[in-house]
Amino acid sequence: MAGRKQNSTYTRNEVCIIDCDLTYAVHKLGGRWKLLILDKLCKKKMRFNEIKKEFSYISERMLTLQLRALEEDGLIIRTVFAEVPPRVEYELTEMAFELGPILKQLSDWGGKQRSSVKKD
Amino acid sequence: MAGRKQNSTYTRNEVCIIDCDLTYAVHKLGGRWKLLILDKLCKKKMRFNEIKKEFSYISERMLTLQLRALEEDGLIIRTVFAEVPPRVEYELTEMAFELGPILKQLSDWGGKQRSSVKKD
DNA sequence: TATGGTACTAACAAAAAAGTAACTAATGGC
DNA sequence: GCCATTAGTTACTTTTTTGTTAGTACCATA
Repeated sequence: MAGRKQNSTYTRNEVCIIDCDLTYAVHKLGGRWKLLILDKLCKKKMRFNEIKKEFSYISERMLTLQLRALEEDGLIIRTVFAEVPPRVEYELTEMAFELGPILKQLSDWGGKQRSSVKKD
Repeated sequence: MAGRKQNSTYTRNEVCIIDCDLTYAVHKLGGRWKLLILDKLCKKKMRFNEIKKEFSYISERMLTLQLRALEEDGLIIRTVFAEVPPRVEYELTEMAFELGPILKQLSDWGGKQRSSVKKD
């Protein structure tokens, strides 16, 4: 998400793992709050503080980091209005909207998996 | 993946994040090597060293950890044969196979996303 | 002049995940 | 007795990720 060492095994492994489209995709969605943010933005465009209020425990730093990463990956668009106090709006891109149905299936699977694990 | 502190914000946040079936699911698949392992096991059951050879840079420790986590989450089955030297086989569960088509879509999306980001 | 609101940033600390290296048990073959 | 083999384990270090706290700019309003 931010500056990485270039020659750690961690990074070398990542390079070859990210080669796979699937792990690449999961990596892009893997930040702690990213999917939750995408889920909120699915319904409407929102301002920074609006998003923040949705998640009681997220820190401003984390929210900023996740939003920046999503923006960099072309999943959200950030629009700054030249007002005081500042107003910044976030909304999903087409690419992010396409993810919707896939995530729905994954979510359903998650529910199923969760209950099947609980049973044993 | 192993013993967590109970009262860190990290853990408190996780509790509420995991409440969502989607983030729960991604969490289960989020280990560095998990999806790659599942992908290999999709084709055939494999022994520990066989899997290891598929990934030049994975350490035995990491492979063990990821396999154990997958087993615990009901995604793979581990069968130990009482032989010397030991033989252990890993194979997917039904639950894991159901994931196949979803991951395929996610992978396609990943490919698309990757090329769209590269362009800019 | 002081205060408040928005959307952050910087410096730092804590926690988790991933990686390294050395070691283990059991037994068959030399 | 010594070595090789398989599937690990253990203790430790490194790297990344997440969280904490305090502070910023801008102007409007009290």
